[in-house]
Amino acid sequence: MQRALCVIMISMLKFEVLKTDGGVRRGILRLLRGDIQTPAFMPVGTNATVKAMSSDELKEIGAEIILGNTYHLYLRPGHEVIRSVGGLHRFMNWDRPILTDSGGFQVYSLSALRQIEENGVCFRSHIDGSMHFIGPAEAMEIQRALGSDIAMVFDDCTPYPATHEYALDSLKRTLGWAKRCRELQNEGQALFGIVQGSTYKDLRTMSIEGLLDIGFDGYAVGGLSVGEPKEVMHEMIRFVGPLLPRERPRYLMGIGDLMDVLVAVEAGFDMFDCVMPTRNARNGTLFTSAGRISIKRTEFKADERPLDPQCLCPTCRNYSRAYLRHLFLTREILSMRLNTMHNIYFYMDFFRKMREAIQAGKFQDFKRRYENMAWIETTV
RNA sequence: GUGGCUAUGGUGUAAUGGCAGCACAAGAGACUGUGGCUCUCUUUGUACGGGUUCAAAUCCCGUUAGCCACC
Repeated sequence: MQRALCVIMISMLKFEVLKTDGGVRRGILRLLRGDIQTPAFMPVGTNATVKAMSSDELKEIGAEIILGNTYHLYLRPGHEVIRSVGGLHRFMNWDRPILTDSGGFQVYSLSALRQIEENGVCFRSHIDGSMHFIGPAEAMEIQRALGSDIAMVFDDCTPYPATHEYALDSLKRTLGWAKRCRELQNEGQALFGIVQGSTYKDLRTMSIEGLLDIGFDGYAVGGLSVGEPKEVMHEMIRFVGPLLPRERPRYLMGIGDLMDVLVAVEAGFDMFDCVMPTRNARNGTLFTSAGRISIKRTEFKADERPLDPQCLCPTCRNYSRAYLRHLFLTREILSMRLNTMHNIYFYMDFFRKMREAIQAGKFQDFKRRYENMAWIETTV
C-alpha cells in the first residue's frame, strides 16, 4: 500500500488507456490529488471559482478536475497572495486536481493592447489598463505559485484568419516558449504542450513534431474555435488527433459544444474545457436531454414540470421551469446557481454516459443518438 | 362651477406643418482555453370626434381624462 503510493508520487501524472474503440479512447488520468476518468470535461473556474458553485457542490455533481486561469489570478488577487495562503487548492477549498491555463489565450482574447515580443507578451490589463508582461518564465512562475496539478505552456494563440507566413512565425514562437517552459517545469506539476498552426495541416504537423522533440506529460491543441468555419475546425480536429502520441493524454482546449466534443472524442481526444455550460447557464440557455432551451421563454411561464424530467440534478429534482424562468427574469442570484448546477451536471452526465458507451464498444451508437437528439431542438 | 396647462408604443420621452425617432420594458436568437458582459432580430404609439391644408403629433373647434389655481 505504502509502496504503491510511492510509485504514484514519483510520476506526478499517469495515464492509462483502458479501452479503445477505433480511434476512440477511454482512460484514467491519475494525479496525486485524484483520478480523472477520460474522456473528461473540466468546468472553467476562471477566478478561483466555478462561478456560482461551491467546491462541495462541484463534487456533488461529479467534477473531478477544474480549470483555473493564470492570467486572471495573476492580475487579481495576484499569484503571490495565493502562494502566501498556501496555493490555489487551499485558497478555494478544492482538493481535487486543477489544470491552469497559462494565460496565452487570455492575453490574446482579453487585453486590448497586446505586443508580442521575443520573450513574451506585453499587454494591458482588461481590469485597470495597467501594463504587464508575461512570457514562458512568468507563466511557469505564476503556475508554480498557484500550485496547479497540470500547467500549460505559455502559447501564442494564432488569430483566424492568418496567412501561412504569419501562422508559421507564430507557431515557431509557441515552440520556443514551450521549450523554455519545459526547462522551467515545476516539481510535482505536470506540463502540457500546446499545438498551434492555425488551419494549415503542414504547420500543425510541424508543431506536433516540435513538441514531441521536447516531450511533455500531455498534449493540447489550441488555436481552434477562434472564428474559423465549423467544418474547418472539425477537419483540423480529425487531422491532429491521430498524430498525437497514444500513450499521453490529449486535450482539446476551449472546445465544449457537445457535437464538437463527439467529433473530437472520435478523433482520440481525452480532455475538454469550455465556458459553454457555465456561461450559458448564466445567460439562460440550458442543456436538456431533448436539446437546448432558453429558460426565459414565455411558454415556461407557468410550467410546473422540472427543466429536464430525465435529469437527476438538484435543480431538476427540486424546482420547476416556471420558477427557474422567474428567477432568471428577476436576475436573482439563485438563478445562476441552479442553472449552473444543472448545466455542469448535464455535461458530467453526458461524459459519463459517453464513457460507458465507449467501454461497451458502442460509441457510434451514442454519437448517433445525440446527433438525432440535437435535431429535436427546443420542444421538450 | 370658472380659468389655465397637458394628453405620442407597456413605461419615460423626441419630432420648426413635411419619412413618428430614442431609451427601458416585452418577445425570439446567439454565446466554444475572459465576460451576471455583449451582440443580432422582432412586436407595440400620436386619447376620442370633427375641421383647415397638397400635407396635421404639430394649427382650429368640440368631447373625454388628468394636473394646477381660483370660487
